[in-house]
Amino acid sequence: MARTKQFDEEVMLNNAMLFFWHKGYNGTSPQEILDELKLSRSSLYDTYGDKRSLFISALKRYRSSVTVEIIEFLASAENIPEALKTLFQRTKAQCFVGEEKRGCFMVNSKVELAPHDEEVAAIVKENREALENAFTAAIKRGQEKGQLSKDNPPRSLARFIMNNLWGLSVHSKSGADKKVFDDIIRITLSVIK
Amino acid sequence: MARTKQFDEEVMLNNAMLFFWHKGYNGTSPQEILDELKLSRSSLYDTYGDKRSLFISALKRYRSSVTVEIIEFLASAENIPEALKTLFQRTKAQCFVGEEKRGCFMVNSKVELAPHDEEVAAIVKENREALENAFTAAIKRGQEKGQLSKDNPPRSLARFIMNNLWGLSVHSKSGADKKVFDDIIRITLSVIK
DNA sequence: AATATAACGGAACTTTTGTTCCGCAAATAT
DNA sequence: ATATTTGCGGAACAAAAGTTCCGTTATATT
Repeated sequence: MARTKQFDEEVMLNNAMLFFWHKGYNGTSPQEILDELKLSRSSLYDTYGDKRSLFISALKRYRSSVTVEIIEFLASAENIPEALKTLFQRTKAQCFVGEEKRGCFMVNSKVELAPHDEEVAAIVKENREALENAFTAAIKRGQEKGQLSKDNPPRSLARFIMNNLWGLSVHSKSGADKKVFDDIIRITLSVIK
Repeated sequence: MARTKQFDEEVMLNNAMLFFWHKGYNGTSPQEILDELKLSRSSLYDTYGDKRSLFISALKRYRSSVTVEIIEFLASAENIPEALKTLFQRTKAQCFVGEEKRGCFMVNSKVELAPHDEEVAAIVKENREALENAFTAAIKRGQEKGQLSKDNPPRSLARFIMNNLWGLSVHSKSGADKKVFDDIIRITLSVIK
């Protein structure tokens, strides 16, 4: 009955996310998105609504892919210290793509927008809580298995871990080299052991 | 010979800094600055140059006031664990002004701009290095005085401390309550003791 | 093959952004 | 008091941002 889209909606949303990740919300113009995605203006507006809607969709997509992946990884981990180490190494790697200091899309977005956009603030908050719960559960299991020290409550440790993961995102924007990351990761992990 | 300015250049720069802190660089228009500072367009452009120059001046001002204050505080501290605790408490307090999730101006700025603006990247990098050196020196003194554990090299600990301070800035944008801050601060400080 | 429906290309338009410019006003130094 | 210089108010403007609209094109269904 009707013409089909000449692009994959999910792929394009992912590309838009990468671009917002790269340049931020206010730093990105519709024209740049069109050029980057090689999409026509009307296709973009018909499919995703206005710029802000597109951004919100991108942020939700991050939540349902990257965040979900971390949560599932933690939920299925047997060796918790090992799993945490892996997450820190991955974060370190993903903070940089080539020479670009990209940090984390969720961190970038909340720093730029959370104080002024209630919807962003809500997504960001839910994301934080979901991650905190996932870390808490994993750390609790690790403590019960005797893999982690019981010096601190699981939830406190979860918050501490997340604080350091997010700190790395900021460090990646600060011109810090990889050795800085290694120092931080080593000391952070030594706390929970 | 000539008319005098009807405003205090430093006070206005400080107000501009607070506004950029509040709304970010790309989120702030010249018009908003004029309204906020109650300044005429020509006064603003004559005094500070264009918007970007004003922003750079604001960032440098932060460097030479807030950062310098921290460095001097660390340099003159006798009781290092106490001094670090004070810095964390201050950071916690300054992350919020009323209900606003303001974070840290340097952190906000680097997350938004460092990857795309070389001058910002340079300021941010120098700021990081200066702070790292100040923390390193203070921690070294603390270790020599027997106030701090020698389990880790001073510079590694300095990086770890800064990572947690910056992490708090991100946490303030995430809808975390004060209890989250307290957990993080308690565990972070327990590492160095 | 015809038809209905949605996608696409791009013109067009409104607002906002970021800046410059000009004429008048005010204060200082003589 | 006057001349000189700088500051100020605001008009004006070019460019970009953000969005809408419309005519054409393609395709899935009948």
